[in-house]
Amino acid sequence: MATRIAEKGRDAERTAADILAAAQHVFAIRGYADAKIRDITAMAGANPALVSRYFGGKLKLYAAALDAALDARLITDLDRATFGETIVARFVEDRTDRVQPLPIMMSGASDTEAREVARTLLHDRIFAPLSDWFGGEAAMLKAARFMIVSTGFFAYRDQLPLDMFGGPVDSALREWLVSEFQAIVDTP
Amino acid sequence: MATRIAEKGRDAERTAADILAAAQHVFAIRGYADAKIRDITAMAGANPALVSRYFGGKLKLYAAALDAALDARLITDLDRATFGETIVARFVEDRTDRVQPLPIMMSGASDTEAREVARTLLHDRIFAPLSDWFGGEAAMLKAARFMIVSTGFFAYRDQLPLDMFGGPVDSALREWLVSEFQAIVDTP
DNA sequence: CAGTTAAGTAAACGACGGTTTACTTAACTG
DNA sequence: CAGTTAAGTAAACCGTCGTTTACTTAACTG
Repeated sequence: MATRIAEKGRDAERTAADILAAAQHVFAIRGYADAKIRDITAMAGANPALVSRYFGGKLKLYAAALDAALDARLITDLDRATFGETIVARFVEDRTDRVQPLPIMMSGASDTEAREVARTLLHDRIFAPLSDWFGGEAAMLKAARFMIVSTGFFAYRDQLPLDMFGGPVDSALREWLVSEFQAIVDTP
Repeated sequence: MATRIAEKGRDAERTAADILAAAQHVFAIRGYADAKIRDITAMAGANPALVSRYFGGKLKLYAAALDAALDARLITDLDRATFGETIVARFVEDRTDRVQPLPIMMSGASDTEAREVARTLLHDRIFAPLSDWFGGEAAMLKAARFMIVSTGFFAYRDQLPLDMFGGPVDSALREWLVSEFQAIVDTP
């Protein structure tokens, strides 16, 4: 959760990073509109005014949070033989503080301006590169399949939690997800 | 769109129905938080104050809109042999004014109170009955699979539109959806 | 240590939007 | 047609929340 460990001296860079990390969490589970600046900064142990100072406002903070979640790792280190397993491991067993980009994207749907930010980044940073990586005739369809399944999964894990998604993901569900993602790359 | 056809006399029932229909559309595509009472009533050709009078406020209007979208037709008329085709036909070729319940549900994720309303109705009116209908050992998993794919599809069709989802759904995507839903019932 | 600068804060501001209120008007009733 | 009631409206109200401002305080510099 990137909670402040010890009392820190005055460090703008560190404070901005704390705010960004808190923003990722709050945006991801509460939605853009319901994510209050005061909540985010409280979680980061910072002052609300600093959002405007360091990021230029809520919308820019959202864009920064999304951008940071979209690190370059998405496509690299992907192997076609173990695609499904790799993806699912990243989705459900990532024990780092990393916040998944897709829930943050969906969260932007609750605001007209944030939606445009999300749409653009979604296309440029996930859909297009993924489509390129799949390649071939059905590349776009494969990318769409990936997005549909991933987004549906996160929707019920993070946003509208259903009982069976809580805690450690049910093993049968996990198995299905693996085969589902693997089937995408295995499709001719 | 349930647009007012002709000038109507004063008819509270009709006005309430118009507001409800407009609410379904606006909630579905804009999200609960971004759906303004003034927008909804403008679309219905009604006065904003009537939402409080007829429905008891925005949250209650949301609950009513969701409830109305969840008609009883969900499970009835489903045949295991043609499950996939039937579902997809309902999702993408429904030319009635009917608004799909799932986008309205997802829309509730952008507000703390609306989320609870959505979660409860989602479970009681879709997940549980569907799980019952599937039956057997893996009933819950099957219901989860159905929800994941449906929700992902609507997310990109209605909320964060990607290029390939716009207009008439791409035929390859449609075909995949059919096989995906059919595979759920065909799984032992 | 005095002086300067950057970091951080508290409080106020202002817009937005759901709701309430006081009022107007259409429809019905006898 | 007079009188009553329900439907509808315009405007004001008020809480919330992002943002701005004026201020305080910590850290560094010579």
